Amino acid sequence: MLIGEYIHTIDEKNRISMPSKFRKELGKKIIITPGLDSCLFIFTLEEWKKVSKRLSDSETDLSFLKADKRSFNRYMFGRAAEVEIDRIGRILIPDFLKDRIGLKDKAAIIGVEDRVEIWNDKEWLKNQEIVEKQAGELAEKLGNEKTK
Amino acid sequence: MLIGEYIHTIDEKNRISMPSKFRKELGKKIIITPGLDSCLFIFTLEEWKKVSKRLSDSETDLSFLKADKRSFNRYMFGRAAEVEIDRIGRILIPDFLKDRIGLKDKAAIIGVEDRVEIWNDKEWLKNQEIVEKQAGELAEKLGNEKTK
DNA sequence: ATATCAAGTGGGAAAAAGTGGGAAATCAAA
DNA sequence: TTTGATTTCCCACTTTTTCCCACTTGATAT
Repeated sequence: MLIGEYIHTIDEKNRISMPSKFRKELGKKIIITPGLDSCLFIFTLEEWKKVSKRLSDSETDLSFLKADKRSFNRYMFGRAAEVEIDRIGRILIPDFLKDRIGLKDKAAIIGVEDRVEIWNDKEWLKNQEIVEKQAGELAEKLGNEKTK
Repeated sequence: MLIGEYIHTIDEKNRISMPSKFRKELGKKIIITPGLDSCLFIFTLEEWKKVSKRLSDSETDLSFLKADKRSFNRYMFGRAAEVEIDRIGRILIPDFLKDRIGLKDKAAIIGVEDRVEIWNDKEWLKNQEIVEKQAGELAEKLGNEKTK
């Protein structure tokens, strides 16, 4: 399971090292895509298969209109990249994804169960401060949804 | 069952020893996460499995499509860490969790039935004073006799 | 009182992780 | 084909983490 928060450097060559604790689970190749909430998503190849299958499966009801779904899929598929993890655990972030979330020289790398997220470090802090305040309510809200 | 209150030191390397009475029950590895009040939760791996299962959305496997869920999962998974208990019973507290509740050089370690909580020692005292005052009323409400 | 043991604390040395940068290889344009 | 730029591969430095050992304290037993 991918968990935890790491702040790593992006060097002049657009390289960033994956936390060593993630490497085994991530494998040799990963899929990096634009994510939701101004971050990037990284999936293992296996996880990506599952995700892409669910997204393209016409029977799955994601409460989308078809046109919305097409748009969304363009977003997720069209800008996804397969990236190799090098011998010492670094990946190369494609420029178009880097620019998309305004990555500069520091990034927050977050394990979220079965995916990894990449955030602009400052955005991550801001976001967490907000969530921190809401955590109690969120917990209750999610707890309630379970029962209905 | 994990019970009792201990005040232990956090050294310059962010290490803190688990009370020896907790060690057997905690096992070799634990999960440490932000708690819901201003404390940290420590779960055994078994407990954590239960908790994380409850958080996962079994219906779609695409929990990242819901904003609330993304937020909460980032909070629970993104700021969790699997930590090993060393040969002499100490754990390492990740910086991002230490900072979150303003831990300095002393922490209160509290056994709460099936989890352990870590508090800033002063916060813990404050909290205790408040609870102390309410204890009588609470006991009546619950129809229970409680000893502190 | 003294010895003994367990629990908690502190710190040095080795190992691992993260970072930076040069050289070789690849590609593109002239 | 040559030149220049970009990418890939590899090595080396620095920092952090891990591992191990030893000291201190307080409780217990002789």
